[in-house]
Amino acid sequence: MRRGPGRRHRAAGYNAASRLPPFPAVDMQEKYQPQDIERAAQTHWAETGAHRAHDDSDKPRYYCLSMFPYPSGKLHMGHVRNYTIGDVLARYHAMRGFNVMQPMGWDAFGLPAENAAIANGVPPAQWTYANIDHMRSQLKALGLAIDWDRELATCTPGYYRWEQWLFTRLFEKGVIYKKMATVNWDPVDQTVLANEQVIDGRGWRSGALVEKREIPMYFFRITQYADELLSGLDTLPGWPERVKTMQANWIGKSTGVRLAFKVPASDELLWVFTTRADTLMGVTFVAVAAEHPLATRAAENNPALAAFIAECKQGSVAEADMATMDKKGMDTGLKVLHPLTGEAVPVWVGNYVLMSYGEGAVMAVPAHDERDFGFAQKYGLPIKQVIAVEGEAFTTDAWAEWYGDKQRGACVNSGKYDGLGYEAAVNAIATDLEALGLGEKKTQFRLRDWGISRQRYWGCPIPIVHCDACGDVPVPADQLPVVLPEDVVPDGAGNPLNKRADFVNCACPKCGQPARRETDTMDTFVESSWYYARYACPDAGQMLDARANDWLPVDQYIGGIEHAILHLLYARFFHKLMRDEGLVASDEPFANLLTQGMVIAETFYREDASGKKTWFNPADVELCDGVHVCKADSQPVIHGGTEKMSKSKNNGVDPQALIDQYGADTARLFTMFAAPPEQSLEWSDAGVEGANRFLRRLWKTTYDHVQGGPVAAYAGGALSDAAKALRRQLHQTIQKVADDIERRKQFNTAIAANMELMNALGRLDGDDATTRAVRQEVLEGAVAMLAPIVPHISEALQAALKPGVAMAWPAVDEVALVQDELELVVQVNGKLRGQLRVPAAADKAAIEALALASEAVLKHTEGKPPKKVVVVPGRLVNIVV
RNA sequence: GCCCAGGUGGCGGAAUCGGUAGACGCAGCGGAUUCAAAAUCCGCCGCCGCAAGGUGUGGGGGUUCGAGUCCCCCCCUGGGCACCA
Repeated sequence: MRRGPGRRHRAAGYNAASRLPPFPAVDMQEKYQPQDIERAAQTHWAETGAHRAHDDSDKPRYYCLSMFPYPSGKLHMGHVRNYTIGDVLARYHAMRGFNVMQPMGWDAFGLPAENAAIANGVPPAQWTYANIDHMRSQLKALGLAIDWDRELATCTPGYYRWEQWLFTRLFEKGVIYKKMATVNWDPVDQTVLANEQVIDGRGWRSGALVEKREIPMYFFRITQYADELLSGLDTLPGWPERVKTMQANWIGKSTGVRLAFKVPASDELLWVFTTRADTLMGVTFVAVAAEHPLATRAAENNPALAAFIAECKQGSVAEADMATMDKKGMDTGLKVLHPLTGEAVPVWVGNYVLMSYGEGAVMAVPAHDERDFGFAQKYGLPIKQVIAVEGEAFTTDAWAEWYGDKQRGACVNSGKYDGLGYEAAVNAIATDLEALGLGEKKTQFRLRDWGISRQRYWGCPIPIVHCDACGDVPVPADQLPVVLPEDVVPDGAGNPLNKRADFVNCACPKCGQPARRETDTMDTFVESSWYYARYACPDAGQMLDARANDWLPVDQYIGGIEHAILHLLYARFFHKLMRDEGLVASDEPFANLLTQGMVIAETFYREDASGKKTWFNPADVELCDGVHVCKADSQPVIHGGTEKMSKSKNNGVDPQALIDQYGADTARLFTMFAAPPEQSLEWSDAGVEGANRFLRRLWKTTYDHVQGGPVAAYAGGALSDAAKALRRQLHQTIQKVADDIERRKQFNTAIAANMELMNALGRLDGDDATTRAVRQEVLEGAVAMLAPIVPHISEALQAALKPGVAMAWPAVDEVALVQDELELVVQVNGKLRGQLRVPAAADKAAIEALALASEAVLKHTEGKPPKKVVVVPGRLVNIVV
């Protein structure tokens, strides 16, 4: 675990008394009544400030952060899962003596508020604040150990003013710049659409065919940090490998060659980037994006080409759409000259070539690139083999895997480069190109700069003023924040801020002349890129103060795997921006990351004539004679697959009914028991009964025990074999549960181990003092081990078992763990044939002898001598005959 | 299309470093208790087989004394793909 300088101890092994004040002792009722217990416990925590994080404390710190929610209206099971995972870790560390900070806030800007406004005519601000109030009360009902004093909402000027302040600093520094970018344009609604709002190439409300349109936008120069974002992944051992892999692939560092084709009868050069310069002699055409200047020029007196280019500009800008559409192209009639051979090469326009990636042009080598191969086949373009692999035959009829294999091949049909392998060929060709001034080796990233301008109302205003004389002028710090008016109701036709004269009209901060305020707002990923730091100092009169460094980096960050790339990459990038501004001292924001698997649920919809879909909540759908129908009107609905719970697909399952019926502890226990955190979970409430049953049994067992009068936990003395075995199980369980929570982050097995422990306790008979002392020890241990998961009932049970004593994590008694005998498995030829009890101290030879003499072995070897005997200490013996 | 995960009984899942597959729980079945039911308690519960035993972790192949776990190929499901958050 990475630590700031000298401020913290290692998490493992640190075991001090809990900071939680004891719950007042009350008369224990026979029946488990979660509502009363939970209300009392939550009141007690609030009154004693039990979950407050202390900025000045000698204890080691533990900053436990769950990704803050978008206030969509009500909690769904994905939230419950996410926040319970964080709460288990927070409470566990509090029990182990850490000064824990677990804050909560609201990712409050975003598209759904505007959609709700369009649907209901309610201003996004009003809708958002009402949702926050409701969801806050739901979170409180879950009994999370949150320090509510640090709560923040990103849509408040007190928060976003600092984002605007940093924006102006970065703009002046050149980290933020302006350029043209492509967006989805709805020609009917006259508005920019999010990718989510484009369905099958049409606008979600108008049904109009979407067009690509170029507009000016502000960009963060994230590519300047590409190398550091990549190498920084190696400094994050506490991150899941899969997330690091995804980020590395996203950044996509590749080394290749940037090279140019000459445009005849001009000084112009057509640049391309390729990682396969070794195949340069196999180029049979060049493909450029529809927006490429060369294409534009060729279309000037070529109506067919102009029409094709117009067609390319239809459809969404989403990469998934670009990559799955039919590959189409058209000859421009232009030729460019091959940099090495001088041969004329035709230039095509391809709808799959992206202007925003690389040079907006690619060299095509159909023989050795699968996409080019398909394209050449379709349009009858030549395919020229320039790589050969021994023993493999090349044919232009069908693509074969090896055509694109750069490891095995060598150049052919490539003149002086024949016989060279991949690396040698790339080097030789790059050297020759360099000598001609037509190319050089280059490192390229797949990562593109981060465009943050949004043509939307409900977001953080971009603090720029447009002045005819002075250009784009950042708003000076003393004029911040640029406050977003909150009494606006968007209507779906463009950004309503454009119509607000009181917002738009202003004076230029530089020359004082009338000027126009920028009406674009920022991508909401900007707010979520630094909130984790603001929690440390939510009341600071600046963006961040020294407290941010005391708490950062976050010790444990928890959130859905769907954020593996975008949010987590942007937050890492923003942290480095803040570091370079002197606001934070660390390089990375999150030391340890737990990526929660999605809670998924079925989706159901109906489609109207225009193709518009209406989504139905699974709770309102039932299965009738094998057909899914809406309960309200008994008419069929279409099953849309199983997807992550979301507002847009209306498949969120509200936990409220669960909490009302069984209490928060049952909801928490059930959610943690259903599956390990990292695994995706298809929602079903089958089994809730079982979780509740376990809590009732735990309650009843404790009740029966305390009725016998107070007794101290076992501290020594002679024990029956049964009591000794139970104590061994208790202390094994303590070890296991600590490991499950701390290292494995797998709570379902921690719960199962406690269930087994309680089952074993139920089998221990006797009412003598020693037996009761062991029972007390086991109950104290189980209650403490379960406390992070089911905190309310644990508080009440602890108060009954040990009145007036604060809960602490139980210590492992090493002596109780010692075993005299072990049971081994006996296999013959790898098949299980019996068990064998051996002294714990027996060596391999002794075990082998015992095994060979055992009945099971004699029976299954049929007297044949063993060829080989494998002894795995503590595990098994395998006899091979 | 590309990148990343996952697939184990009727169901959720366990098996942590290649070593007893199915812990724990749900559902189901049988029994106790009850006038009856709920609740509770006890027992059974992968598949085939009377049994001995065989077989079994999405499908196919491989490595190994031994594979759910490692390697190769394929299928299916989920997440992401830069304006959902």
